[in-house]
Amino acid sequence: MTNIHDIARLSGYSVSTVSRVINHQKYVADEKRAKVEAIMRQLDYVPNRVARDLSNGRTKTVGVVMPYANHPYFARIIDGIVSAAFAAGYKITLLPTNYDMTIERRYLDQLRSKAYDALIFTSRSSSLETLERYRKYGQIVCCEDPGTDRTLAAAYTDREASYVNALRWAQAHGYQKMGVVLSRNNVISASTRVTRSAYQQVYGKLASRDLFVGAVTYEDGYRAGAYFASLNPSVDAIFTNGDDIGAGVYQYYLEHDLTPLPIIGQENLLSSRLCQFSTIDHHLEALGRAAFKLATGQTTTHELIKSEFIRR
Amino acid sequence: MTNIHDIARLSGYSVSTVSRVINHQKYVADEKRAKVEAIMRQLDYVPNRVARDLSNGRTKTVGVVMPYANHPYFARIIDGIVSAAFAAGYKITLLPTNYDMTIERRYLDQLRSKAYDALIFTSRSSSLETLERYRKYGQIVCCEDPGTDRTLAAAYTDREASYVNALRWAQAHGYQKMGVVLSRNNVISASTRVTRSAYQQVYGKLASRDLFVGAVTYEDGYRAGAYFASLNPSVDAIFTNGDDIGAGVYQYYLEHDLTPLPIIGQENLLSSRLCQFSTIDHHLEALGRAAFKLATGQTTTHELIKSEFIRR
DNA sequence: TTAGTTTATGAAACCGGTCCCAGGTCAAGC
DNA sequence: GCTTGACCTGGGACCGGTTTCATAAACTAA
Repeated sequence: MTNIHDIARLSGYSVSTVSRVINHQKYVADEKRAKVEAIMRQLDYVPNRVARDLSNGRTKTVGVVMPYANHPYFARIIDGIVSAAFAAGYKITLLPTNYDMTIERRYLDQLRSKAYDALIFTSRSSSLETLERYRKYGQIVCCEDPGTDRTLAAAYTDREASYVNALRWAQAHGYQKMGVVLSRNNVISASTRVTRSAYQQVYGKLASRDLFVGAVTYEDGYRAGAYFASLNPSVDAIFTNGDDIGAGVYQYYLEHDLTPLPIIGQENLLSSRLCQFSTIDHHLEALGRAAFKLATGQTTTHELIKSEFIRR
Repeated sequence: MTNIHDIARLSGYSVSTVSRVINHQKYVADEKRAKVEAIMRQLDYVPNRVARDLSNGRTKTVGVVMPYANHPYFARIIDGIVSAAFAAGYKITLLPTNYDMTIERRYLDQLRSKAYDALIFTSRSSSLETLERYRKYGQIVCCEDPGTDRTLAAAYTDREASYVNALRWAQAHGYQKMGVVLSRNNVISASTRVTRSAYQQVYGKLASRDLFVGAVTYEDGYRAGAYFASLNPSVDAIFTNGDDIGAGVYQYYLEHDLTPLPIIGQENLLSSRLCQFSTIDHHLEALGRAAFKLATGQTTTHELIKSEFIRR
């Protein structure tokens, strides 16, 4: 493989001069520039990316930490990140964790080893303290509100406000007993915390019988539907943590000849449109773009994305 | 930032010895190994990834070329690739093209610059000849059948057979006039070519009035539905290039109080389940995993993934 | 005419690792 | 006693670039 020294030798000029030509710097005589460029073309030469990254001390690569890639929630954020990265000439590396803290730690160590300039956590299992401890090795962005006493960069939606807004809307429409579906009943999960808090504000304390935990997929939603259908007295509407899950609830009622309850979903996916229920669109692409800008220091340390309640 | 030389100096041993400790090689005295490890821990040292990659001449990174990330077709393939890559200790970089050949070329040049060990084309705009020309700079995998005279590595599904199978099934069920929805009427698009060929085998020549071109999203499918509903005499079933598009067709008929036609979709997404139409599952995760294995030379040069017809 | 600036160039240090090779010790086998 | 091979160690070339610095010519302004 031909390298910069070959070009230098064959052109008769120094490595420095060749480097200047490569990087389009000034202070190179026109004739020399032309000759060097000719030889590079002739030898089919392309500068080695890794060597440049080593010398520059940065890779123009941002790692994106997520549990898995095939979930619409993460896919949409990733899409936003990727398009912003493309526009900025950055590369995006996907870092799946399957919610395993050990694996998250591995990626933090890769940040330490300069494999990435920054990390974006679209979800996390590690504590915010842990993330902050790695902050000195590169920018770290999380996709949730880290609270006021935290120093991490963050891009997040106005989840709590949007939940309260949607729940108040339901309440105003006469739905007094709201069931809730959550993914994980985990303190670290921002979504869980925020849902509980919003519910509290509108309906008061969330009774555990009105709560179904462990829903990530459509099938989980279907099981949630079975659960709520079995309740007596029943809830009269259901707040879910995702449209596909809401569609599962809906479908259970439909297939068992029950009148489907009003559902509030999230993410404005096709499923909520097909099943005709309301949803909260968190504008995840915008969230991803904002997160990327934070990662590369193009923005300040916090970015709030407005979400949108879509009534159906 | 502390480097291997600092560790060598502080431990009193040579860089070679430290390197051996880092890489868990033998031929290091136990006491020295222990001391070096202690010092590395004490100084919070992690070897620089980029320097290692440069020295090793490979990055353990595979680039995945795709038009965009937020489409279920690509998202599923990517998911398969990412999980296989994770298992093999490789990193995946996403390379969006928006179907732009110029941008594809840029990624091929990044392969040339050793930024990636291999490239996977989940879709392409460049010709196979172009890809083959870059083959000498690293492994290149495409996700379609390249034909017998091509040398490219490829992972693909038995598209044509599965299409023929699905169409025959429809024919046997009495549907004699099949409408078709395609994304792009482009010679380079394998899916277009194969759909036409399968149609030909079962129904004979595809009349242009029975074809709707330009469908990628649900909305496009909705427009396709409007088109087919306006036809007189009408088609009696519709073959679509994706479940979400099929759902659009279905929804158009539903919203206009027409009896929805039988639809054949693709990818076995939630939408085909919700709308209750048949679909061809191409097992895209498996396709992605196979593509990754080809990219890292764990498999031979071709891999055929069996698809599955799901009758509803 | 002289001092100061801009332009042009190459040598060499540097980024932070890997690894080949030469040199040395030590115990087993003949 | 001598050869052989396994074990251990460090020097230094190498991967392929960027960048600082010293040097010098050409040009500008006073």
